[in-house]
Amino acid sequence: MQKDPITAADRVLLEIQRAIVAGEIAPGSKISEPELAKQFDLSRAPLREALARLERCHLIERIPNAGARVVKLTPQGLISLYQIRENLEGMACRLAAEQMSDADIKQMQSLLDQHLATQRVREGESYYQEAGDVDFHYRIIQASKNPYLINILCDELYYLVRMYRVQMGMAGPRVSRAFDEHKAILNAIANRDGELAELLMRRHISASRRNIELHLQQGN
Amino acid sequence: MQKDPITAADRVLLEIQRAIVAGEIAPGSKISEPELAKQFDLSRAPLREALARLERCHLIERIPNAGARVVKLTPQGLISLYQIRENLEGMACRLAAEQMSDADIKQMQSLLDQHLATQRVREGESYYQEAGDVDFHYRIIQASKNPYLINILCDELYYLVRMYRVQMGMAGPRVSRAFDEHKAILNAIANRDGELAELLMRRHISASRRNIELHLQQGN
DNA sequence: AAAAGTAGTATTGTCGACAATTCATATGCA
DNA sequence: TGCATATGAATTGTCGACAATACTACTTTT
Repeated sequence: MQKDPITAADRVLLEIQRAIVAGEIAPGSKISEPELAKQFDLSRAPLREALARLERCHLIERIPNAGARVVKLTPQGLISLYQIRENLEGMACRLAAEQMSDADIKQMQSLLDQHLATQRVREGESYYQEAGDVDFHYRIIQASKNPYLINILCDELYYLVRMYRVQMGMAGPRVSRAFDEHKAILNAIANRDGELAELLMRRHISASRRNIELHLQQGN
Repeated sequence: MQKDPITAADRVLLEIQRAIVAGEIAPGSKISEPELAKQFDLSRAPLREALARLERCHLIERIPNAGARVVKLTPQGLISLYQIRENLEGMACRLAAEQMSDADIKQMQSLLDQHLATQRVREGESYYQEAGDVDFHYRIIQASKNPYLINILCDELYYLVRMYRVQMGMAGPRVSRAFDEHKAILNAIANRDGELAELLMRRHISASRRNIELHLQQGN
């Protein structure tokens, strides 16, 4: 049983991550190490450690001797991000269909039932669906059992995905459809049909991308 | 025109990277910060920066308050790594077929001719072919124009790939076959057949993986 | 003798200050 | 006026030392 020591750098990392994803720190704005250090009441050493990890999950961009800036969301970047997700999460689905135990699948099905119960009339209530969606994708990825895949998707790309969603206010009629798609994907996995599971996941993410692109054209 | 300032952390990073990939630091061995700092004659601050980046490309594994260890190569890890490569480099190939300019393609063809001339009798001389192979894959990935894809493959996974190759002494009859496969892939790209290019790249990497797995069973 | 506890040592995490570099402003020149 | 240069302020990179945690070896107890 190994402990899980939480260091000062961890705390400030989580806080800044949350703030950037939520858009509380303006995209493109400069990150001042002395200022943040004073704000969180700690030295620059743990802060720099946190910044290194923020760069790792693409929330900031650093230039040697010049400083760090909060990442700027662009339509181009969104497309690049979802291209990767289509491939890797599709792959995760295929692996999950091979790797998941029957017990895991059952647990997952009850998770979806739980989602259905939570979003009561299956309308609006975008936030819960978002959390549920993230949870669903997280579990599929974890079930792939591929450590590099898990690291890339969960540790490096997912914060960006959430940032896009939050700042573009993803909502509307897609939430209930997404739920149905989740159910279809899980069915394919339950039938051990990795090929179909991969295909469905790719379509699911593709649909999600088109939905956000639509918002982009209209809103901004 | 922006300069490219090389910091002390950069230098030590490159040196340790090389040493780990070359196997000069034993896999699984502990990394001592004070020792390395003394060895490279610098403070622990830039060294820790370097360690953070080493963790990023999966060459070391860190545990809070416990220290860092050089990554240990395992057959399982190799499989996981090549699964990802199959998917992502296949994707890179498809994108490259869409994105590369005619000039880039011509330049790439001359690069392959150059490889053919360098490895004179197309036998042995594994190192050159390795360097050429790395170069070929690098260029395809860069041509995809997807920044996240480029980051994942070139900055985070490729050091591990090289580490596996070096420490398992990849060589033998595959070198000339690999060259032919490179040529076929580039042909598909030149014909703007992204689908075929992706398929060929996936097979190319799959064959490479099986080749290494063979070495694993025999040698160790 | 084996296991648990404990003191000592070594390593990592953090701090405050200094050096090197960059950015902003102002100044000089064409 | 416009551009280039130079000066100053601010920021990042680096350093050495201290505090907190983990590892080691020894003692103690059953």
